Amino acid sequence: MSKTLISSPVIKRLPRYYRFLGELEKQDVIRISSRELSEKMGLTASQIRQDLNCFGGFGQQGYGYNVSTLRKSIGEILGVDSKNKTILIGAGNLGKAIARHIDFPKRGFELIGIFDSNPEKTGTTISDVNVLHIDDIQRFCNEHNPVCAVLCIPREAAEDITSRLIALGIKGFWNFSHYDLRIDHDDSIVVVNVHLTDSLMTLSYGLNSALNQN
Amino acid sequence: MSKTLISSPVIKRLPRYYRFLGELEKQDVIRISSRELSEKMGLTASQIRQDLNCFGGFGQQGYGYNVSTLRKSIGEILGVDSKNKTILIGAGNLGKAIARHIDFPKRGFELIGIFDSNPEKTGTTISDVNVLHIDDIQRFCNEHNPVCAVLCIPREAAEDITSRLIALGIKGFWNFSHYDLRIDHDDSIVVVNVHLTDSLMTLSYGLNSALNQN
DNA sequence: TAGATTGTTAATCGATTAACAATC
DNA sequence: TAGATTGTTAATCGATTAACAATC
Repeated sequence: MSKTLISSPVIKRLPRYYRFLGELEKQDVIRISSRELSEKMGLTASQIRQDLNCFGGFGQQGYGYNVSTLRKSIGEILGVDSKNKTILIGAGNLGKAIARHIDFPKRGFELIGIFDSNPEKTGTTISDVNVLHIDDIQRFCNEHNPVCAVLCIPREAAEDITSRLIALGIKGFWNFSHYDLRIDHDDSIVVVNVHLTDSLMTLSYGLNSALNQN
Repeated sequence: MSKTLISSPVIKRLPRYYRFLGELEKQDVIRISSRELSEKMGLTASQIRQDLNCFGGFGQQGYGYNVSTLRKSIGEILGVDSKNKTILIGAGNLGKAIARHIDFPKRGFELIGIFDSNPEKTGTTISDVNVLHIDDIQRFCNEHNPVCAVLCIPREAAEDITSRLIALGIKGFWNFSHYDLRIDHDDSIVVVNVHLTDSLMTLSYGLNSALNQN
């Protein structure tokens, strides 16, 4: 399968397109031009056309883009119809909230197990997913072959757990631990680091700049 | 106060520097050169020197950077010692987890109130912060003058709440709602959108690309 | 057809990297 | 001092924007 590599700024914008097109679809908008969409989204029409053309010609000259067709196409590109089997590690505050709050199936994931090192949590259920002890993870992975893991564990545990999970066949990591997961020299492993704390600190910077502006 | 505007890629890297320098400090590393740090962080020495020099000359020729001095300086730039009064709106799964999981004081924030529209939640406490009814927010803001708000509310509520909060003097928004908060034409308001779902979808894209690579 | 709007090439802008003189 | 490494300028690279011919 020869595909041109898409740049990361483009990929990061795709979910946003998907979201805005979903809104438009809800409002029964049938067609939209790159210019109209650019005004709604606060970017340039040029950029939208460039971005979309990375994946093919979704539009039609003189007409624009069909909202629901385009949304569907972007959804396919993002793989929202996949059912990537996913496990979540760490049933603390954040882990529980992610398990409950995120609509995994809608984004191409299927949450099939939650793991924690605290035996007291074992046996419970979080949004209908069983919480198992971390020691069961090898057996579980051999049996169910998950491809993706959500890491909601402390920094100290992250490095160790990650290498175990890679050995067990995990290919994708959604990392919330306060640790920079980096897998060099292996294109088959994909990592998205979230770093809520970093995000909060950029807000701190901006807020202090804004407050001290005058 | 004349300050050159720092570009957003630089600002987004600052918390990461801060984190790595913290690790080094823990390991009792006294000094580090831009080259050594670049290897640890997976970026170029040039970039590190460029980034740091946006804020002043923290290094010393022939020596490098003093780890703990540099960390402290970056912390000051990021405003980690501020005590920006902050409220959190929406005591659902995510709101509760954020309130419990994030160490606000360590990042320059002080969480002073949590608000929810559900009367059943009113009167409870989440990590020692009172949960109040959303109708109390005006009184509360007038009394305590918070400057920052964390939004953990559904998309439908976001737009309305935001404009109310702006009217009540909120200057910074950490937005977790599935809605793109954009404040145009007002530099005094700062927004950081988190969009966990978008993040998950970029993982979906990467994962599907990786899995279909061969 | 004429008008609108895309797809795509070319120009610009900004961010990253390289190079090196200054200096500890 | 000599060696190391910064601060900073210049070169490169990539991403965004502008322009316009193609075409619905």
